[in-house]
Amino acid sequence: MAPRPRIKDVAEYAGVSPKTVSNVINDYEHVSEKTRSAVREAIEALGYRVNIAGRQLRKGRTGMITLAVPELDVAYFAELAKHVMAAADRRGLTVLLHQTGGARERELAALHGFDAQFTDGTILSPLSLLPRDLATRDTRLPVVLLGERSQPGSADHVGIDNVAAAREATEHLLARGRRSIAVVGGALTGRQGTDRLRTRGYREALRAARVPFDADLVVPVDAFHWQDGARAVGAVLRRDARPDALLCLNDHLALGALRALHEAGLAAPRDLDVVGFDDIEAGRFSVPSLTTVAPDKTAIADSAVSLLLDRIERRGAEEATDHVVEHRLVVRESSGG
Amino acid sequence: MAPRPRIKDVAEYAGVSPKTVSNVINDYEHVSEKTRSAVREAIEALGYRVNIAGRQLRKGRTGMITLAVPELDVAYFAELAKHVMAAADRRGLTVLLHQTGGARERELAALHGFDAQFTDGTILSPLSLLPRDLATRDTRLPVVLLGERSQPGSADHVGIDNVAAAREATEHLLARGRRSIAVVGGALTGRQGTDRLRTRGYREALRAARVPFDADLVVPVDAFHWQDGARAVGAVLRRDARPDALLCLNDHLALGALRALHEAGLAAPRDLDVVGFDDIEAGRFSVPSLTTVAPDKTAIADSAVSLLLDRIERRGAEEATDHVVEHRLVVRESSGG
DNA sequence: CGACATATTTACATCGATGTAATCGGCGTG
DNA sequence: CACGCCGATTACATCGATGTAAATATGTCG
Repeated sequence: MAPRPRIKDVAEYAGVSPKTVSNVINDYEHVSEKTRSAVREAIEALGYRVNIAGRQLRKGRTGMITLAVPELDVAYFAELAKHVMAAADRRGLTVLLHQTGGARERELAALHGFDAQFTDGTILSPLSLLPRDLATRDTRLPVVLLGERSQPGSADHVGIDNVAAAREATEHLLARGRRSIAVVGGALTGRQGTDRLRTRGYREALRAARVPFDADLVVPVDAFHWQDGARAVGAVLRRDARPDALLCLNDHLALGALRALHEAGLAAPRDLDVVGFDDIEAGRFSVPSLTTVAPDKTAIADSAVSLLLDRIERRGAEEATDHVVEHRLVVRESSGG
Repeated sequence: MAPRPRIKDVAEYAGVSPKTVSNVINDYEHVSEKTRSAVREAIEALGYRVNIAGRQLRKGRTGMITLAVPELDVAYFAELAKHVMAAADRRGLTVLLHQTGGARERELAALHGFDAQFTDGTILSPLSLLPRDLATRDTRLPVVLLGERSQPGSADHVGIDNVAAAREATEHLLARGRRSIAVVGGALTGRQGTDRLRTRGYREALRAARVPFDADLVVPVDAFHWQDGARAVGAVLRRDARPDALLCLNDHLALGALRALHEAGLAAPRDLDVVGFDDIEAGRFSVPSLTTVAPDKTAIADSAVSLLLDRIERRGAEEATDHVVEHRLVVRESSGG
């Protein structure tokens, strides 16, 4: 099989120097129309295509960024990935998508490993990363974190105000007269993750409404999948007092909960209210449709890509910034909408 | 800011030649334990990481493959991507994920563009590609197609037997006494895509059961999303004769249809049956849960990666192969399961 | 028509890593 | 003790493209 032609082959075919071919490829202005078309023809005739490795080696940039998320089959991340790719595209960047499975080791690899050295920067949505992992990271590699609030100053960060979001969702339920609200996926201790921030917002809303907090209503889950939501409902229903609302910390949990409620002969919003987070498409079409906290995904993606590009271009070690993106509560059938 | 160290810097630090460092990095066997650890220390001390561009330039391979799918927020593709990444991982490959939006231009770019020349090969799930695009493609770039049956011989291909799958799904509905089965997303003319193959299987089942075919029951859709399924049901219900089953050509359509039926006061399987394709997770938790044709996604991903790797390694222009992967009908509530 | 400015093209070095082949050094053997 | 052998190490060229700076062509003006 014929090897792929190199710039030299094109040069010989067109009767010019390799550098002239390079100039044509890169739209250098001082190339006569005649040579330009001759080179173009040669490229066409030989089926030449730039070898990116050679180019990168010389130019020092790949024009690619890494997006590392826990799991693509979690709809929120798939939708987010779509937006990030679109945002990157607008800026002429290509996205290398990576799944970490939420494992610390793989998140570290996203920060330092193969991809990180290969692409110009990384957008990471961490689950298990520890503060010290960020503190000791190689700051020559530009990074933007999504979702959880990072240690201040360790890296740029983009996310919604999770405490406020959970507070608003809880207020909505309280306003509907709900008083016994379970937090599915909630956490009181452990890492300062999204779950803890949202649980805090929930408690703030309770306190403001003078509704006593009941730790039994915080229902932990293994993961944030449909099945975990279903399982959690099973656990909740076995208790003697049934809650009158479920604040599920993401839509998958909420949808799994809806399914389990249905199996138990209960329905939202008749018997209790259900609210989720993320506004994934499935929640718009579920029966009942799902009330949810909708983060502005477009804005998240846009900010993340901009911040990253800034880091890449001014390699300087500026202060890390913290970008807070809008969110809004979308009230649908599952809580009376 | 200090530039990233090169292999030369490590060599100087360790007091050996650059090539020796390279040998350590690549686990060359004839390196004394002493030098090996000295080099390792130097690498550690300087925070050295291999520059992939340099390596690829020299080795001619990136160890990366491209996976190009229409849209990540279509759950089937997200789930498939997850499996492909896992399969690639097992073989030491990294996946560059690309969204084409189903646009021909971007699918072509996946075959020939930036990624294609950059990675070692491409797995493409085409929607709009024309036969001639494949016929004229640069066969030096290894490609595996997913989903639709390609022109024989043009490229390796992996997929389920769509005709048989649709036939079985239809037989299932017929066996339940359904006689007026609408095909949501079906197509009688146009490209030889998945939709046409599945419609053909549907017709074969009807014919075998001596149920007359009614072209009005083939309901076209703009795209294969939730909303299109909902819209299609709206159109179907405006007719005078209501069908007694919906064969939806993917799960998103089916779930959108379930939602629209609910809004119309109808329910599956009481008033009519609903069946989908793809077995996405949402269908296991919907109300009612969704009967669907489940392709073996693990097998699809595995075959695709193997075939591609074969192509990459034996660059020869062997015959293109056609891999048919298992599928099975999963009967759930929406058709009486 | 010559001097000089401007436009076009080219030679050469270089990015970082690694394959090839040559060199070096230590050890066993006759 | 010289020789041969083999494992360890190194010098050098090379992968493909492009930046730099110099060379060459073209054109303008007095």
